Amino acid sequence: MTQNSNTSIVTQAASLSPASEGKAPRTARGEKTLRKILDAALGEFGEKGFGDSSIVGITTRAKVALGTFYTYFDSKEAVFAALVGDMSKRVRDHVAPALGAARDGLDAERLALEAYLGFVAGHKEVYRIIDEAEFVDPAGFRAHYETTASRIAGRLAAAAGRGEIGGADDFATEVRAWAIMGMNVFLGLRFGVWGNEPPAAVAAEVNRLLRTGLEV
Amino acid sequence: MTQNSNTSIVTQAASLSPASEGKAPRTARGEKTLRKILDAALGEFGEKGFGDSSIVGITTRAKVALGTFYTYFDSKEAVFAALVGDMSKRVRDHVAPALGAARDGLDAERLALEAYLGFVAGHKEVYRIIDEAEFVDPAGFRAHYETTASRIAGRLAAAAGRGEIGGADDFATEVRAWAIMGMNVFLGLRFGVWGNEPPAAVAAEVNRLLRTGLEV
DNA sequence: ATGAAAGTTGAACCAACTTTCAACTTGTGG
DNA sequence: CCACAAGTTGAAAGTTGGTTCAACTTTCAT
Repeated sequence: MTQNSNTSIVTQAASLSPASEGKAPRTARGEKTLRKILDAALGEFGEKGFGDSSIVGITTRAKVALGTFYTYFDSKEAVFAALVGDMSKRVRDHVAPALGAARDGLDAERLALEAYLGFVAGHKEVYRIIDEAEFVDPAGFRAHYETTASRIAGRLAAAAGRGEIGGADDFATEVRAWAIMGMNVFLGLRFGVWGNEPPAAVAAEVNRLLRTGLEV
Repeated sequence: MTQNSNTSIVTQAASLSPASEGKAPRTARGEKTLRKILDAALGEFGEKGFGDSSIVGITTRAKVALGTFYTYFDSKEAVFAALVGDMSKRVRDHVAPALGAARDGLDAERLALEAYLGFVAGHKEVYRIIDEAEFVDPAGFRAHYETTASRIAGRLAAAAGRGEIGGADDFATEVRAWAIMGMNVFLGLRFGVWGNEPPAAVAAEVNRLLRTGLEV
């Protein structure tokens, strides 16, 4: 409702410090308050989900007055959107460094899944935020997954270029990327959020599937 | 809130006509009204999502009075839960028959994905209902995916028994099943809901991956 | 035909939130 | 040290939408 899908470049730049349009803090004090609100919002949304969360709930957790919220955000969905962008970035920032140790393209996928599973185990709120974004912030939701799929597709293309995996046209590569991403997300839910099986064991099993398939 | 995860057999039986506990219609007239409400609710939730949907919205679509809603359901989340069960069943009922033509275990997975993609293309509301169930009806959400994963695991075990695919212990089988399910769900979102690529092409590509993997 | 059970109606009630705003406090540059 | 911008406050207004209920209508078994 209070969303703005236009204003591309400006919004993009402003979202580096995640607050609503023209509401960025201008002093150190403001910066600190914004962080408190953002952290509180993550806690609130993570525990109750978007629907059962309230702005009073957020400001109470943040120990600031109700009105202060509106100094930094236009609405409930605006904080949520800011959080989606933030979590999306955090996941990437946690997975990316792990890829350095990869022996080859498929090993990178194993390490990516392993790192991802470790991350969600320690941050179960990711699912509450990113999954719920499908309804609260569709644009952010889509951006997150399209970005992620592109990264995977890029890695697959590189591996194909090195002759490690079978080549594929753009369509096949995109199918493979979305398949891998879907696997990862669901395995994260099952073995990271609901269960706590060792990431390495899950990732190893998946990697066998990815390398040689199931056929005998 | 008004959920009942106990009362197993009774609830199970009652949910054949999906209405809240002790609110099943007793005449043909009531049956018809319940159907109208259910259909209207699917339309409303499918278009607006749970949060932006209202009971007035549902009853208006159904062309019944506001109060009539409460003859059949205890609350907004109760209709939603009923819808989750219904959609879950519809998906299974659409996919199951397609498996009959399978030449082997992995061919069954290909046909399952193909049928699933076809279904979601024609019923894009499935994602709005089942995905949002993660927040509105967590028990229903979990039940849906655990049931689906079990079915896939069962097929894999059977295929392994016939020596078509490599054997695996329970853990590996569950990992494989959740991996396949996750792939399917995300491919459905990307190529069934957001795009409309031919199901057969997507399913064929995935099947190559499943059979022989990506390694050259 | 009739009366009791089932179903229908919508105005009214109410709880819960979001959002606004004018007064007040804090911090800082000149 | 002071003036002004930035930030904070919370009461109150305003809105929305879920839920209740007592009166009314329809159905159908006897």
